[in-house]
Amino acid sequence: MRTFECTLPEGWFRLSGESTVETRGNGVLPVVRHMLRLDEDLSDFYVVAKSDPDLAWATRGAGRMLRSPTVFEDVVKTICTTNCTWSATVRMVSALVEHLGIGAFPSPQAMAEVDESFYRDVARAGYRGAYLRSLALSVADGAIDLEKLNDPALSDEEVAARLLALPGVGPYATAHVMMLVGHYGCLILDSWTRPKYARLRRRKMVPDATIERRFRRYGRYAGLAFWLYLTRDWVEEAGPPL
DNA sequence: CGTCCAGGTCTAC
DNA sequence: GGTAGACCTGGACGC
Repeated sequence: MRTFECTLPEGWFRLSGESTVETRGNGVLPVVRHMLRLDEDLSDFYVVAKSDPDLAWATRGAGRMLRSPTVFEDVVKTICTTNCTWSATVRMVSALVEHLGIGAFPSPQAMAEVDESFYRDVARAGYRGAYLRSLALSVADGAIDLEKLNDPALSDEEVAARLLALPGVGPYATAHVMMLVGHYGCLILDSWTRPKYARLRRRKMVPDATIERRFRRYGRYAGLAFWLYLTRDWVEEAGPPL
């Protein structure tokens, strides 16, 4: 029987390969609920999407960004997407899980306990190693509490500032993680989203300002609208094939 | 085999 | 405050 384990803000849970569940604390359901964002109220977004032919399909219930059990995990994974191919991201994250996790994503403590050589020689994270280790150390010793970023009371500016202050987290990573912690105002503009948007519009390229203008009507959901526009073809029945 | 660059970020002007 | 250059890695190219 394989066991999957993951540290959580509320405690911990354990899932077996046979789907039997052992829990302590609040149990596994709140975690799944959290990951699937089941409590999110997107009705304000749907009001605008309903009148947008390109996004009306989303009002069926799309828009719940899947997140990791912890913000820490999402930040680490996001750093591992920067300036490299997706296969490299998978390689780095897999190494963290395989060598530092117990069949699951490692805790900040586990990531803080290994030295630079692990990140360099095993995870092959390159210059990101210093960022990851520094982040893990700060979270492990309590200097940084990333889980507080899920607090809906925080303003966009506050969340953005805290993320930008993290090692290895710049504008792209900030916009990405903000989406995952429920702040949908910023568009994720990067080397994947820009060309993809241009392709969907059947243009060679589209200036950022033009993209921003197109989703301006969505206000605090502009980033979510942009993301759904780009990933429509990920939802089989919804979109026209490219 | 060398160059480029991928879901960028940081530092130094 | 805006902008080049450097930066690990490794897969995809051109020669």
